[in-house]
Amino acid sequence: MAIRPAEQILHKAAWLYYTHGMRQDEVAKHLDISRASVAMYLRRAREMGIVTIATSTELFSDDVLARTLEDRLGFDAVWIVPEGGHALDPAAEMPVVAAAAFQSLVKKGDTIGVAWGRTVYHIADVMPFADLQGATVVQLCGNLGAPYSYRPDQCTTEIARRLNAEGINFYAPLVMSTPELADALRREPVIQEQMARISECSLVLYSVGGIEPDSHLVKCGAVTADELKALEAQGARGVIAGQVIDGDGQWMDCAHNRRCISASISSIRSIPRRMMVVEQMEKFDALYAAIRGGLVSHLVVTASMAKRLLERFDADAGPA
Amino acid sequence: MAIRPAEQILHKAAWLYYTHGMRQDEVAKHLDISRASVAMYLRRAREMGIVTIATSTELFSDDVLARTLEDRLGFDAVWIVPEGGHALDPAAEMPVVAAAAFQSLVKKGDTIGVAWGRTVYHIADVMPFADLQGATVVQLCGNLGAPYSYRPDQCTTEIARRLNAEGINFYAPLVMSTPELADALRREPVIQEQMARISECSLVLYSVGGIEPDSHLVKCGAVTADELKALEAQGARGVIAGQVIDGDGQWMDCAHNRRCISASISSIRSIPRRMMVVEQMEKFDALYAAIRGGLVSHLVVTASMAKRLLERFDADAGPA
DNA sequence: TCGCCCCTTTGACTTTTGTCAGCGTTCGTG
DNA sequence: CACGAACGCTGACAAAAGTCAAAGGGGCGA
Repeated sequence: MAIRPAEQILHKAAWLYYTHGMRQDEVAKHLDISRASVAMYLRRAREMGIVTIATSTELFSDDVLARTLEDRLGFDAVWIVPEGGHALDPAAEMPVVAAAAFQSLVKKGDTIGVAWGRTVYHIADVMPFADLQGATVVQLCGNLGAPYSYRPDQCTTEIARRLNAEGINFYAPLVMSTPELADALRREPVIQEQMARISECSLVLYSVGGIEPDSHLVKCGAVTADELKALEAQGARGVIAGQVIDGDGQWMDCAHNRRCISASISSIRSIPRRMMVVEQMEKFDALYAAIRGGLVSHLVVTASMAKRLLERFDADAGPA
Repeated sequence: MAIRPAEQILHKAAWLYYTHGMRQDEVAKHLDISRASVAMYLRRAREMGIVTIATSTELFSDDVLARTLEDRLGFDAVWIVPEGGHALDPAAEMPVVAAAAFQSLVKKGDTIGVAWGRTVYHIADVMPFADLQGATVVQLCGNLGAPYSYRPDQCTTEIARRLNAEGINFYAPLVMSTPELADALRREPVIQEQMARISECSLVLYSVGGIEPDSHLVKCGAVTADELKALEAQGARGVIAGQVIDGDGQWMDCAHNRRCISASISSIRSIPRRMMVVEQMEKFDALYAAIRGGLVSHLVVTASMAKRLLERFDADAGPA
């Protein structure tokens, strides 16, 4: 756990420069090295998370739409990514906002659950480096056998790496061939341990999957397009950590779910802070189902998605 | 709670510059203002805590002495401020280390107790600005009637200001003229409320006072030098939030303590994280008493103080 | 021991950032 | 309605930081 001697000087340079506000040439003189070396050390210190630069995300959470959503739908916090006007590209901006918002919720010693998907992967990719030694990042669902670009273990590992935290991967396939095999595997001590870790999480970062034929779950080969269609007919509206949920955001007792090795929907629901990030408008129904199911306490969405959520909520609440 | 329009642009500039890594001229073009303005906004954003730059304090906690103290005396974390060599002035460095260490323990929504004294005041003075909206800083002890430079309410207020947190002051004198009056005041709802807030703290930042004749408590007029001498004869070894403690770090049933309006020693003891910062070697006995009394979980001291603590601990533990 | 390779460090150059006096605009006041 | 003060913004200059090719140095295998 001791700092490697090579890193000692990074810490010293960073401390003198950022905390004491010395100039690079003063730091250089102090440490008896050239100023160019100081500049290099400082860059490395930033890259390694020895120095953390965080910007307030108030710009996105302090917005009438965000406040209205919080009040009406009972979220703890909402971040709205603006669209149109001379705003930056919302598709590129959302993972950045999500990463910054996520970091503002995390502290040393936390245990954090992470699911998988394109969205989560994008967030991992822009996650600033931080110094969260003592934190743990836990993978929420089993892995996919087939090589696929957004693997669950990659998301976990990358986020853990960026935070300087410990990453705990889930050493099981996401989908087994039979429910019996899945049951047997769930009883394995290794899997039980993983589930216990998940129940210790104080924060989860995830997205919700849609059930359209070109959805994530189909593309990665976990289910066929036909199977998904059948599930939809049975009431499936979204995908959470590999499992399908119905319109009320409840776990469905279906063939697919019985074969899934993943954090249970109810265990996810009981994690205190549940940050959901949804990029695509196509996932509206899935998101709405997840919200109804109590799976979202912190939300990052586009302005248009936020508006649509509000409209739908009003429509549902109105007649009642 | 909405961002004032004037601050909106600070947030935007900070976001584009620090999170997106744009150059100042790019930010200027984007916001359609001059680059000089961008530079000015960025400075203000840093000063206001919209942007937070934090450096790891591992340099001070990752040290054999620190680790040994943690292991032997059971602290959760120890930071050692180096002395001698080509180190910076330890007297000036300690509050800086303490402030950085403190910030690494704090998160949005925390309730933080703060006591008073020269040390705490120095820490407040170098505390970096941060964006902890939703956090609360609670004053642990009553105020002093006489004007004095390190007033408890000043410490609370200044730390709250720097963190962008809410500051809750303790509207009572520290010492009453009679125990009866103190009792009556303690039963007041306002004071009860304050005590309730203190019991909600998840973190406390304080120092321990010595009982030498020129101690803090005497200088500010709370007790006379003679009274303190008498207390010492009765076993007093240190001062915590205005109250004297004995060599075992326990509250003493003495005239002074019965007249004090302050967080009880036992309520402080049950705060999960208790960060103590001690600058002067003269406070060794007081610190040792506080440690024995379970009042310290996180410690910031000089290398020589750390050595002396270890020696004393070994001496006490050895014969046993 | 020599030579090779790789990583660190440096000096010199370029780019970026900080600063400040002066200008313009706005808002409050007589 | 005119005046003055105050504040914010800008352009130009000075200072600081970033970058890169080349030199230095340490470890390891031959």
